[in-house]
Amino acid sequence: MPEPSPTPPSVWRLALPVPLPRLFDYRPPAGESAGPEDVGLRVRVPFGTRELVGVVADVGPPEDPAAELKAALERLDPEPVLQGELLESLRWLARYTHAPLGEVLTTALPAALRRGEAMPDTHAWAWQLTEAGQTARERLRAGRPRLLADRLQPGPLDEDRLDLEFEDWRSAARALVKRGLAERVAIPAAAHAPLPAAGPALNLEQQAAVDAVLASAGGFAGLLLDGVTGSGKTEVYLHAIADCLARGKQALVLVPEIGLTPQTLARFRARLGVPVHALHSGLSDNERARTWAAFARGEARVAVGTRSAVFLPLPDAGLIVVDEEHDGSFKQLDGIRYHARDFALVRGKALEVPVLLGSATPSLESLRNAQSGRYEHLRLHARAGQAQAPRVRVCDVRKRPLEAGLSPEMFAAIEQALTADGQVLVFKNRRGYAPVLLCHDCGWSAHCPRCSTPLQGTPMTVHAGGRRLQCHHCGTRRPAPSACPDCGGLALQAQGAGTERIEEALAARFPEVPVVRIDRGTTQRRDALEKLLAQFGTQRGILVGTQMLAKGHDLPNLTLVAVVGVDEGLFSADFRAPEKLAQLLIQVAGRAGRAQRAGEVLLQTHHPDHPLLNTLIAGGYHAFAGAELAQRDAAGFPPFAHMAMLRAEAKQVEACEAFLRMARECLRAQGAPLDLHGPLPAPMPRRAGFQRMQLLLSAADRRSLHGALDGAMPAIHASPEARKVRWSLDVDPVDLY
DNA sequence: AGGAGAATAGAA
DNA sequence: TCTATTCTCCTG
Repeated sequence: MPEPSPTPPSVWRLALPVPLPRLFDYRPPAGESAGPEDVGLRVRVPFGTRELVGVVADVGPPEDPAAELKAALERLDPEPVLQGELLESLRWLARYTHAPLGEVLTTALPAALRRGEAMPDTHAWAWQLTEAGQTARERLRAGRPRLLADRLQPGPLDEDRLDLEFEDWRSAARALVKRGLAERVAIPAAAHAPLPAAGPALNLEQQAAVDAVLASAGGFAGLLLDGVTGSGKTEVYLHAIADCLARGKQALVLVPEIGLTPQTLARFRARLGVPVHALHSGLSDNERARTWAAFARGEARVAVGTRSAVFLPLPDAGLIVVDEEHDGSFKQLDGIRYHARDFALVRGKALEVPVLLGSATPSLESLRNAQSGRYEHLRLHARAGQAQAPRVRVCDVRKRPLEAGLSPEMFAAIEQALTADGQVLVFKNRRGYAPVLLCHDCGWSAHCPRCSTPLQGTPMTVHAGGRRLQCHHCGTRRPAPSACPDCGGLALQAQGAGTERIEEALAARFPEVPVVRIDRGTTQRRDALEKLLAQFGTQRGILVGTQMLAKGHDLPNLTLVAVVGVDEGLFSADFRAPEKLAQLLIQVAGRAGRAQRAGEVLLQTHHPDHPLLNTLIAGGYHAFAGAELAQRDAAGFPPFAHMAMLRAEAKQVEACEAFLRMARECLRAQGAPLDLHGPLPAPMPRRAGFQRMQLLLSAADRRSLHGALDGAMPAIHASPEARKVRWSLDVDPVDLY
């Protein structure tokens, strides 16, 4: 009778930041033992020839009892950094995206913690007068430093309080510090008692929406706050958050990348009366880690952040808000391809808190969920104040002479608006000077040498007033030729019209008013947009811009929105293009007539009878959405089907094709009812010297899709074909390329 | 992924 | 023949 083998001591099963779909077993460092309380702990380990920081995903007997395990080098945390709901939700995310847990956890942790740095201190900062400052204060001459010194005289003030009470106090503080009169001191991050300021009274619909959120407090609920531009969605958020704070709970607000403006933050701060933590790409690694730690410790109460803020730990969660929930920037397009809105709902469910999704143009996915009763549908119909919905007019430009892409009717409407002392927004759905450089003699046009194939050319766009060519796909830049490379002719012309060309033409035509162009080129730096808009003010003038002008920013004197380039969005291979165009048109139209002046929207198109435009204009966004949902249903597209995209890129197409064919067979072998499209060349088949192909998977129900992926992924990961390509899987792709 | 050792192709 | 670059394998 064999002796019962002694149970081997428990080991750490680590999630490591490597693209391998497995965990790695390690012994704890000498003298330590592994216990279940270690799950979520960061540890430093030797891995091959290098060192990595991993997270304990599991503790238990080694997978292979015979294997000689390496010992971890160092335990990095006294307490696990990932625990409870967040860790469980991240496990779910790894399963859902079919990504290795190690990569998911790495994505979720702030960079400083990912590198193995200690959890930072989270004390708050306050300012106080030094002893010298106490005595010298009365002798200071009148001025801002004196005002600040007076304000600090009764005792130290924390920085958030100063932000609220003393505009631009930092420069005054610097002046005091220079003379040794004031100093910055660390104070414990006490739970600030909220000091909410009163806001405007809510109308009936807003109140009903707030009541619905409050009624769900304490349990999960999905709520779609569907309110036209200017209907006061933010007020609903603020009331719901204030209630959440009053109950001693934390609130998380997710906003799209361009939605996180200083004004938004200031409004939240002033109204809620507690520190509001902003999380966006402009923060340093240390600031990010500090905010993360402050939430993990339950010290911080309110966060407003972009996509990655969805990974904040929320031990005392009370509410999650997703503003502009339809916005594409919530979807991460590389690495772990998660959707922050969808993950917010998963977390809300796990945390048992309501999730409030707000939009004037809800995604068709969310509308469908509202219709099916999965979400509570809260509507706000009324525009705040006396603001009226703008009139929308379609302008047929077929056979009309165009100048910089603008028709005579457009110029006339602009002139009329300016004459009436209004402001005009000319909105173009594209950036750059002009799509292509064309030879008027022989027809040659400039194409990107890196991205083009003999069959499909990628035009380079003209920039810098015609002096430079740039490829928008790979970023290649080159000087524009002065003569045609083919025929030597000098008749090179910029074709089509981007915002620069439009700006030029408008400036020439209306020299007496300011013409301000706003696009990525003119707003590279942070808050450049704010500055430009502030300069523009309320005087009559013309704004020319792209996407970034579509939302936010009140322009009370804006009376005309002229939209150019509608046609580019009207016909597209991507089934989501109509939805995106409709959302964009509604958002941009929402810019007009936010104040008492009636606004007008002019859509210039070669397709004045297009059903999308007609439904949208006659019935508004919801009529469009109804029609579009019916089409999606008929065509078997999301939200009536579930998709995943497997993409591959390599120097040789053959490698891509071999990989995707292998993957297709693996998936097919799972026997699930699955539509497999491809391998097909990606819509942009060459990019920066790489060949790209894709395989689209689609299933009527989610379970078939995930079942097939679960079964096939190990083989796909392990296949020899996979090592010859760079590949990625995107579950619920937003763009089909 | 990323690092190391093996295999292979170009320059002397 | 020797070195530069690509290929293949492995990570506990």
